[in-house]
Amino acid sequence: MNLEATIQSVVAQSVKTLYNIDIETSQIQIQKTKKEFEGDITVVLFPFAKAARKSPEGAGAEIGEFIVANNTMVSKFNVIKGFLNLSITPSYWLELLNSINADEYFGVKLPSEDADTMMIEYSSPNTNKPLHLGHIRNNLLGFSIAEIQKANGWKVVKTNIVNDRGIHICKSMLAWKLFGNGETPQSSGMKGDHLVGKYYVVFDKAYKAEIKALMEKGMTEEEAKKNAPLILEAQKMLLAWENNDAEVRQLWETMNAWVYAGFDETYKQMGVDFDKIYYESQTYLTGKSEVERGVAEKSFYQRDDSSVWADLTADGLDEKLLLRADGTSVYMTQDIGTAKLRYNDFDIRKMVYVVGNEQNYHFQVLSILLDKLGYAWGKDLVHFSYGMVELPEGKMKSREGTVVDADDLMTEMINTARETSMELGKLDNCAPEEIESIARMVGLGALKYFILKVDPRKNMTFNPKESIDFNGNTGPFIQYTHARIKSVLRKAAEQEINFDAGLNTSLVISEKESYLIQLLSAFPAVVKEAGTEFSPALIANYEYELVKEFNQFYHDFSILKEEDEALKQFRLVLSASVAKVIKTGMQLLGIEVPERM
RNA sequence: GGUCCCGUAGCUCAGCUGGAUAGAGCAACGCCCUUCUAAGGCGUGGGUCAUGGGUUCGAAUCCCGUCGGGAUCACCA
Repeated sequence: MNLEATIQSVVAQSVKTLYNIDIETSQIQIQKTKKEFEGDITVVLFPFAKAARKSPEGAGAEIGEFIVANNTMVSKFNVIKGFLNLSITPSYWLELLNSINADEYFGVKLPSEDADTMMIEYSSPNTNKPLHLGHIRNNLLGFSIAEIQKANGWKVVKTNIVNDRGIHICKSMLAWKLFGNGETPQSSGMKGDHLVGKYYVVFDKAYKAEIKALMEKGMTEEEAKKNAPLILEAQKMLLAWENNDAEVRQLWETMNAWVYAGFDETYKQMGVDFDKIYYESQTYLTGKSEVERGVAEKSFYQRDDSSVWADLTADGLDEKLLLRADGTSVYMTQDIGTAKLRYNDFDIRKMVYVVGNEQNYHFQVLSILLDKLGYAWGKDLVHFSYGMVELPEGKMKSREGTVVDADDLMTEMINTARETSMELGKLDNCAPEEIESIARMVGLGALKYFILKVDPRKNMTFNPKESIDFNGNTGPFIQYTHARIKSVLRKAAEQEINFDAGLNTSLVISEKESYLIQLLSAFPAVVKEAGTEFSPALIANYEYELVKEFNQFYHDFSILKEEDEALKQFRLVLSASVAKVIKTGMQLLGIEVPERM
């Protein structure tokens, strides 16, 4: 039982004995005592002072006295306004620290065979262009959520649905065919995804020029968009693809292979991975047949032009297209097929889609459609919706060239980390490989932490300059603290100080120290809450608070020069425990922590 | 127009299952490297928590209205 629950039940019993009132233990409000008051933990008295027909101060004094007299873990108390501040005995804190120190997997549940399976879909790229800043937020959130759910005892399957077919790919293919002169990643030296992306832009430019020309001839913009030769050609290509045209399929496979090689590099650099990848080219047919089943069962209906629709007006939504008049499938059709395959492949208890908030409506509809098709799990799907990433100048717009490329950004972060280390002379005695590895951990740590510390629901502003700042509430600050603790522990080992035996619980410790232990002991609860809330930000902000607190402590004490052996041991154990929690927490965010930096 | 999300310091963000004087970082200014890593610590200034009501002993937090910003309501994915 953790400290909070223990105090709750102690207070409930006191109130029962003193006033003969029954209170739900969960109704007793407990909080950490604010720094400006004496004590460790605070009970809010208002709720039951009234029931006891006492003033909050009077009830607080009586309860405080009773607890101190009857419970050995509380040494003293004070009452200020309606708050009862309790001081916990050092021996309790020391026992707590001993147990944290002894638990190698503190805060994390180990996987068990009979755990339920949660599938988490994230990334979900289109194969017509490279990954950008928006994908980075997606990938980092998806990976971190997977780690957090594992730590909460779920069996997690990370999955990616690659959008490898559709009109967007055909645009790149067509442009390459018309203007590419046989260019390949090998011949151009470009990363495959960047090369294909280049032709997507080429298409867009040429298409725009055609639209402009047609409008000058008197067409409306809408007509021009529909009748430009390039778009007609691309649509023809999509149809040819669906009809298994050998040449189109061949080109499609070649260009997608380039893109996958490029994506693999990006994912590897980012440190994310997947257990199972689905391709829409392999799932859309299932989607089609599911939609046809829906028509047969009268869940959906077919119009005169033979397009298929779902009528969702009963659910307060509009009508939704599921198959075009030419029989080709749309985004929604594919997601239906993918969902079916996934549930066939895995025993999924919970399905989570990490997809941007611009698709809130899509997932609302998907949930209803799956339900209409008779899938019990349709209603329960979770759309983990996150906000857009904006730049200080505004939104990213590919047309205006303000898209931040994922590969470029990661390289820049790593370079900056390396330069900063060099300037500070931090890594003067390190081998080149070690410098590289640390620069990578720190640069990517800065990027990941910068993005994950923000509440996912909110749109966030990404300032490239600020993200590279390594001061303040940043990943490197946390990594740095870890590295310094490790340095102290290395030196302790050199001096052959053994501090693993467990602590003498009669030590006297300061309030700052007991506060640190209290923070540490809160870690499992934070992990649990991050799991139910799907919130990496919760972990990130906890880590910062812990590290900030520890840094003040670190500044005040010279651990290895402490003469009192017992105190030295205690501070080493405390430091080691902080380092362990830092590391575990950062792992849940997908951030590596270096041993030195 | 309908639906959903957001609005906290000059900037970027915490805090939101209601609790004590609303917190960090950046930016500005002033201190601290003969002291285990200064990517650090300490200090000063900076706020009508968009706004108006309501509920409550108590509201940044819950409810309603208003204003401002964003998303979506596609035979794009």
